[in-house]
Amino acid sequence: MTSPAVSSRDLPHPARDEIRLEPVLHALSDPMRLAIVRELATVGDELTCSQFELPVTKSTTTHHFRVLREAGVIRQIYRGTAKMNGLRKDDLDDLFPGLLDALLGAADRQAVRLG
Amino acid sequence: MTSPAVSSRDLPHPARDEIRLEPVLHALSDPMRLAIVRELATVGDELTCSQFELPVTKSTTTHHFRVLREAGVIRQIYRGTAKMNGLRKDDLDDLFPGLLDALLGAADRQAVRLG
DNA sequence: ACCGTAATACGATGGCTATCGTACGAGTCG
DNA sequence: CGACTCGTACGATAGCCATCGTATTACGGT
Repeated sequence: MTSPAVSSRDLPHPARDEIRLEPVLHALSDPMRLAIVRELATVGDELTCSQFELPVTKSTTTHHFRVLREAGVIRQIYRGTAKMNGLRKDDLDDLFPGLLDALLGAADRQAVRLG
Repeated sequence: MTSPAVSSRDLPHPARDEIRLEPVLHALSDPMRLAIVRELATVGDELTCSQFELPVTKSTTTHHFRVLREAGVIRQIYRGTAKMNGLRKDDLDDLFPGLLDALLGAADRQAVRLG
């Protein structure tokens, strides 16, 4: 199941111990979603969906954020009027120590390598 | 039919600098293929396809090995009569330092956690 | 040469998924 | 209220993919 809904506009997230490695890897295997996660990691803070410049429509963007959320990679919270997206770094680091950093490092390295 | 075979039986592998992170993650996001890679890592040596006990048919096994090979995760070589499968740990470590170990560690940790 | 084993190729199929367009709901600001 | 923005929901579509069964090829032993 998912975390309890406090507000009427809460979105379903997997609890920490419900996060599985395979869905996480699948979520990150899409270039668009990997770009989102990299952006979140470099900013180190929460961002709204519209702050990302992705070459896809809003519908597709929503889809990608949902995949990331359901895999447990990001957290989506309504903070006042805006919907903020943040990396679940604490949970991921607890479950899979060093994995997120290794993945981000690998992505950075590849970005440099490919120019 | 593909390009002319130098030997009668050699398989196409991506060169080291052709390996991309996304296909690697996609390859490892399948439970069957992750199990294969984990087995290869624990054995630390090359294995034939038939040495794996997977709950799928031979056709499907061949498919999974091909996905892993084309992503650059494993190397498949005909050594005499047997077809040996080995992890491309050297190439992966060079391209993405620490990633493979982090992934294997995460998989181990999840296996322990789920019993 | 013949047989058995190992692995691939090919074709089929059902399911997943990335993408889009349009329509809708929630919230802000005039 | 009305208009505008942001994000979601739904339906559709095309492509990919995990799986299977069967036929076929490659090689070693008898």
